[in-house]
Parts: sequence; structure tokens; C-alpha cells
Amino acid sequence: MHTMASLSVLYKSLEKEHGKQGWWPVKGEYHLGDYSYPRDDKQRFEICVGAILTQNTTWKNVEKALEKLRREKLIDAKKMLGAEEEKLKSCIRPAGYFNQKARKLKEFSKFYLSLKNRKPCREELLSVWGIGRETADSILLYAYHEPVFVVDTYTRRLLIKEGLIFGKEDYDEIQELFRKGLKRDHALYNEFHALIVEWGKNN
DNA sequence: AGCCAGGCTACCG
DNA sequence: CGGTAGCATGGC
Repeated sequence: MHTMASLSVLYKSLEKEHGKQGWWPVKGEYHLGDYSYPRDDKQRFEICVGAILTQNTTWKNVEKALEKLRREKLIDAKKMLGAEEEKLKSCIRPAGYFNQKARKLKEFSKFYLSLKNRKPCREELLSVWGIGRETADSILLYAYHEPVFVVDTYTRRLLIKEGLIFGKEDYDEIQELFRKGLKRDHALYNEFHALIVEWGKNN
């Protein structure tokens, strides 16, 4: 199909318009053209926490929550799991849905510790309460450099606008389009998804 | 002053 | 099964 060409062309045009994005931001800093993050376990866990907090929420609000968590030294699986619930909720309040997200973070922390530094697979992530497909794929791509494409509402909107889908395709079908249409490269998936979000913010 | 944000779960028919 | 209410704060 010409989906292949279309997606490559789409990527290039987005990159030309918006430039490198340098995701995933760690400690509020972006790192253009450097895909060596996360560089340690602490950064990896921070990315996972951010992926959960940003569910249906703006990154700006997530940053406020992450800053509070940092101040309380809670960006650490063991400490987060042991943290008092009200303390955790008060930190993440700016990111919205704080009751649900506090539970999600606790459940994820427990899961993360059980990994003992092993890389999880998608199915395992999906079995954790509060981790759906987009969050699982964000974690795999941005925290573990697994080449899985992250599909969000903007992705669907963009592909409809470009005439590449009709709109009723589900998450996995859309992900399959990218898998078949692009080089299997985590850096490419990283930038592409980030660019789609950047596009989505003003569309 | 609504409406929407880098979704997910639970529940409904 | 597919569809959707509920979750919550902050910015425009």
C-alpha cells in the first residue's frame, strides 16, 4: 500500500514544521536528538510515573505533580509504595483524578518492584490496574526503548484528516499501520508520536 | 463559563 | 461485545 510512503512523508512534514521534540522529558528537561534516556533506574521510573499521570491531562499539570513528588522524594518505587495515601494524593492533585491516579501509582510501584530490573512485556503491563494500551506502550517505548508505536486520540484524528483511516479502527489496528509502514526504530517512533502530540495541541 | 487535556475502568444494554 | 459515564484539576 502507499500507507508506507504516506506515513514517512507525514513524519517528514511534521518534523519540518515542528522540529525535533526530544521526548520523554526527564526532570522537565527535553534532550533533542539524544535517545540515551532514561540513563538510570530513577529516570526510568520517573518516565513511568509521568506516563500514568498524563492520562487525559496536560503535561503542564503533570509537571506540577512531578515537582511535588520530587520535593517529597517519592519518585522511587519503594518509597511511593510505602507513602501515606493522603501525602501521595496531595502531591499529584494538580494532575487531576488524584484518587484514581494515587491507586494507579501504588499498583504500578508494586508491579515495578516485582520486576527486579527486568523489562516487562506489554501483556504484563496491561494486567496492572490503571495501565491501558497507550500507557503500556508509552512505558515500553519511552522507558524501555521498545519499538512499539504509541497511539493516542491525536493519532486517530490526524490519520482521519490525512485520509489514512476511516475512524472506526481500534487501537491495535492503527498501531499495526505504523508497524507495517515504518522502519522498526524506537527513535523514529519516539519523535513521531511526540510530533503528533505537538500537532494535536494546536489542531 | 464551558470545554478540553499526551486514558482507563466499570457498567450498561 | 460496543458504547459511555465518571473520574478532577487547570488553562484558554
